Amino acid sequence: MITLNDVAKKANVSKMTVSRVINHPEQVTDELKRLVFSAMKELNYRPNVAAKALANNRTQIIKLFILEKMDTTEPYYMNLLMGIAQELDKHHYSLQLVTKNAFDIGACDGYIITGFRNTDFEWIQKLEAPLVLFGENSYGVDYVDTDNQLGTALATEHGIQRGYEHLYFIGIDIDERFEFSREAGYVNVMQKYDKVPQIIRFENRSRFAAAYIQENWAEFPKNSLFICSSDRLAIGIEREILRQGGAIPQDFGVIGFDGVFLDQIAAPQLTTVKQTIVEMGATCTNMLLRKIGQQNAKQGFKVFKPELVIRQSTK
Amino acid sequence: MITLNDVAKKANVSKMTVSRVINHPEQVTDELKRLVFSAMKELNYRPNVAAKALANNRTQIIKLFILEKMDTTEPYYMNLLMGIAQELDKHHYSLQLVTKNAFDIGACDGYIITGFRNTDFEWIQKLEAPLVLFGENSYGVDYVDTDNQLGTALATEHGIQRGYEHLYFIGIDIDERFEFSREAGYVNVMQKYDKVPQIIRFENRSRFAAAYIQENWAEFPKNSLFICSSDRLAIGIEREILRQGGAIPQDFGVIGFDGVFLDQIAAPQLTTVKQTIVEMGATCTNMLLRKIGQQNAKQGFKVFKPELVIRQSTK
DNA sequence: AATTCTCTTGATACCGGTAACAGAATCTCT
DNA sequence: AGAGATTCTGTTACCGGTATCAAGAGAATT
Repeated sequence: MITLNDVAKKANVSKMTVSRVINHPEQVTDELKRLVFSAMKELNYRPNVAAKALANNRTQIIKLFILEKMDTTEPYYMNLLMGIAQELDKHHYSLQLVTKNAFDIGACDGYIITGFRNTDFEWIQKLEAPLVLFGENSYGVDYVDTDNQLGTALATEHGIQRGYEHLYFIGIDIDERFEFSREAGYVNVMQKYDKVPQIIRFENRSRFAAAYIQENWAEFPKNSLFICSSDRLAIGIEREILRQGGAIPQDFGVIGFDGVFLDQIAAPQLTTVKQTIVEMGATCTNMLLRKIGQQNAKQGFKVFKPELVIRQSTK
Repeated sequence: MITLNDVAKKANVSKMTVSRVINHPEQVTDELKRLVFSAMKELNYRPNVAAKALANNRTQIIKLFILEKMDTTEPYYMNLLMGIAQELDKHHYSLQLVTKNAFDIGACDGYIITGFRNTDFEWIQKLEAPLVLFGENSYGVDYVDTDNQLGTALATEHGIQRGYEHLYFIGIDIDERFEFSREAGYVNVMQKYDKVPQIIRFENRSRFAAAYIQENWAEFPKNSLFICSSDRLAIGIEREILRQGGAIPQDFGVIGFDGVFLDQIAAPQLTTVKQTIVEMGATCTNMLLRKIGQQNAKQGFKVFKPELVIRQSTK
């Protein structure tokens, strides 16, 4: 293994100089920097993460908490994870995944928490390392999120522009902010056009949404649009409309939310509010690393604008 | 932060003794062990992973390579990851996720590799740390896998027992061992009953499978069963049969493979060959950690028996 | 020209563990 | 009882980095 010392000898400097070239390059003359860099390249030097961690009183570990009651196998999380993991790798950090099952709590340099709910606030405050939430919150904790309200507003506007007359909102029956925001986006646009909002909520399972359509099929006039709070619900709606013989998208439209994986499984392919989750995961990671570098300084929030991807489930 | 030294003082011993209590308890008298343990508990001692790693010339990092050309957002991988991550946490290891995008290659103590193909063998051999494959291989590399052949054999047997006369295999058009094994399981059972195997292959997308059914609908007699190499394909088959007005499960049966997430999305719910991926991930991790502890000694392989979960897509 | 200041580099100690060796205490055996 | 073997515990050095302080060179100030 190549160490700082090896590089230092090769470049005829002290290892302290090499360390400086890496961490405080502005303190070293260009001449030496060049020497050191070429020595590093020649020897293919890789810093020893453990040594660095020890010296800095760090761990180089970030923990990701997935607190949701929801299904952790949702493709959503995998995308988030990819975004986070890739960014961590770049900065020589590694990852520990924590779910409600295993709550060991070894040390770490920071936390990313997703699925945060109000009741979690108390114990989260006790965490000693910097943390960033993935998902909005009203406690002033730094976060990254999608503009949920904008997402459903886009969807609703689009539905109205395309001439759907009856717009229903199919929500997730869960007490979380993202859901309120999505409903609000829908409600606002409905009111703007003097329409009466109609919201129905289910557990996030395609079957429940499908069952609802089946039971109430007679009540849905033609030219209805179902704006859903997840692609998973949208899939159920779509499936049952087809089974009842409804024509998608002419007589009935469906719009999903997420755009991660299920939108591709659906047929006809779903018009959906797409979140760039991988990118958001990366941003979240960067925010956290910056926060670590700045003694836990406040970072504020970053909200991503979702995009309405128009496919075959709306006219 | 509580260190070994703090514990040592509290227990009136040297820190070496504390270290031994943790790593070589057989070398310490019971008397002292008790003292040290109670001191550790009282101070809530947590070992410093970085220091341990540095002293042992380790990293406490395991890398997970996902090499598949296939969609990394498949829920499949998330389950694998959960299994691996939970087990790593228990042993104070952390994780780095490596995909073909980011190939940084910092040091680590071991590798878990999934999506291995024959062409990968060469560079995999050059890896210096112990490795375990997730998925069978013929190079003698340690691995964990599902008994793929058994899985499709179970499915095929079940189909025949339930009286389906025409059994088709819908495979994934990919040059990997798991696919050959799945096809072999089907073929063997077909031959056992003097039936002629019929295999069609597609890229692993529900749409392609659906399109195939649509185009050839006239050719499928009633009482046909479609045994699929993935739930994703099965969903496409199911969807199109329904659209054509076929009766599931009376006239047409569908069996999927994986049992991770999509089987729940399908309607009617899929009969599927279920793999216990979380558990397999945990096993894989343990195999790797044991291998690391035993100077890279050969561990052989562990094959998990899949289970046929019977639901509503077969009679 | 002497003093002070700035800039750059090096020597040292330390982060929190562990292996290897050394020393003390106990046990065995003649 | 004394020599040697056996247990058990402590001392020391080291893993590969980084912060801190000290020292030397050169520039700026008086």
